[in-house]
Amino acid sequence: MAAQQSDQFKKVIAHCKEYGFIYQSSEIYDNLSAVYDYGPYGVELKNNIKQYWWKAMVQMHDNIVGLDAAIFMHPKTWKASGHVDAFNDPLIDNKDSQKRYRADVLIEEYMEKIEKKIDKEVAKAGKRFGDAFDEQQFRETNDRVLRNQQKFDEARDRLAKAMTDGDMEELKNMILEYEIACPESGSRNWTDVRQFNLMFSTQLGNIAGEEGKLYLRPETAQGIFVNFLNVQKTTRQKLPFGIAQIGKAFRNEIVARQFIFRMREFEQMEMQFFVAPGEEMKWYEYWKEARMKWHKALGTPDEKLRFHDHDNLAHYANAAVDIQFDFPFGFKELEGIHSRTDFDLSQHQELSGKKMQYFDPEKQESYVPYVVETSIGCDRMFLTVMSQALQEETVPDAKGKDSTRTVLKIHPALAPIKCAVMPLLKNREELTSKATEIFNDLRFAFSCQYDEKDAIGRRYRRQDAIGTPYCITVDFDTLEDNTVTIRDRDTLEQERIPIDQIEKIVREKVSMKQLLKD
RNA sequence: GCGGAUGUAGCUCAGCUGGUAGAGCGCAACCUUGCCAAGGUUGAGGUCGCGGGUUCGAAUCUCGUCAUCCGCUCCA
Repeated sequence: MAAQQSDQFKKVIAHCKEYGFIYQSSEIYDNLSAVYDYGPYGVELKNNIKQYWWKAMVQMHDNIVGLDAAIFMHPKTWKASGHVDAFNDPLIDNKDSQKRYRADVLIEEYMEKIEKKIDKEVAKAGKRFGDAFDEQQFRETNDRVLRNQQKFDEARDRLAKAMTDGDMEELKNMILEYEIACPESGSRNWTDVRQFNLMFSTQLGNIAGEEGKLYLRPETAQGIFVNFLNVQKTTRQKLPFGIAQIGKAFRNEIVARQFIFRMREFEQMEMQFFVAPGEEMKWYEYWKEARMKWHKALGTPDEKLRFHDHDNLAHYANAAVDIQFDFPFGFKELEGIHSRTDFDLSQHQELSGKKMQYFDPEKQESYVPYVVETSIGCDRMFLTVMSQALQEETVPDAKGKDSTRTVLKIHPALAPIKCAVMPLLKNREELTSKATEIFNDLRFAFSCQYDEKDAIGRRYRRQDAIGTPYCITVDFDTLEDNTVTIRDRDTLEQERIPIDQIEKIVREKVSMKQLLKD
């Protein structure tokens, strides 16, 4: 991370706080770790981001519909989705290197080593015996191979049992018995194995116990999957079709940092697209392109965005790609596009005993659809917008000298405040009353602000700092000919326009239409 | 969670070896001001992150705790 980029990140965080975009949660109680509140301008910007997504995904597609599922779901949901198992990481620390590892991964690596030993032995024997070599027979009879194979099998069985039983002590014992050393320090000075469950739990009813245990959803997708048939039937959708949802999700991250990039409570904007088996890769490619286009429409330069293929796929996916953004701390995942196969629906079908199938009228058969998912972090999108928007410029001041201008160059369609109305001077009643009149009319159309305090230049700069794209100024000419000046945030240029044209002109400039048109 | 650094006004910080808090900017009111962070006057704001301990006395020393930042791990 370059020092300059790090500076930019600090500036973004400070700006968010100072101008009412984002505050840390529970600040008066010394904050709650990795939880943030959106302030007055933050909530406007976030709502606009959500609206842009919803418009693009739901309202502009005939075959995508919306959903708002509850945060609480039946506990079996998370068994089916694999989160109960996959989100339980047994972790162990090496006291000397102070590195943290997943205990099960350490044991798996140990097993791999044994496997390699066996393969080496077999390869060696193969060379020795030449064409007459019978690998099967060698593996079944060679002493050294058999001994290693036995070790391997034992480790595999013990690991499997310990993982299903959640037996942390056994994992620790295995690491000690197998004399597994820290890859970094070579030391065998380990802490105990501790379980970290990434799901938050609470209980249903007021009696604590396993039966009533509920989880706060770690992803919004499952609310869509369990409602798949409800939505399909009530909206008479045919494959392919999608269900979109914006909502909160919760993960008890071990380390949650980097401002709103990784939070314990966060908001996802997800769309699950249901397709016929065999067509998933076609749609996977389609959504890859469509989602990238959505990002670029905001004016994000090409070099700030890239695709990044997943090296190891999650338990539910057969293809997965990230859209990464060049955050001030480097390229990081902003959105994921996953081909989730029929994993989720099949799992739910199995655990619930209810059919999760679609009857295809053309093929005259029923099947479990495949799913292609697009999933974007709303808060990360917010950070994306903020971190490119915040700029410092050198512009001439009233005396023609250089001064620094802090400006948020947010796309007008996303800007929290679309337009500010201000009288040139505040001690002239004829100016303030005219400006107030214009403001009171415009506020019906957009989020507007009225400001008469301080010098006009300062007021412009204040609007720059919160990203307001247009400022309307009422001056003495206004009283003569009913025109005002409209100032552009980015070019600083002013244009004279008639009062009755303000709404039309601003509306056009802040519309999402330009973002969504081809 | 582990290791390191940090925590004083809304913000950025000063406060030396312990003697009970300041600056700049910002904010509020009034005056002034004919277009890009102008000027003047007045004013509000801090039990120095929180809780113990040492001391006649702690923002300053010590322990604990909470939080933030930087590394390790994970992910939207």
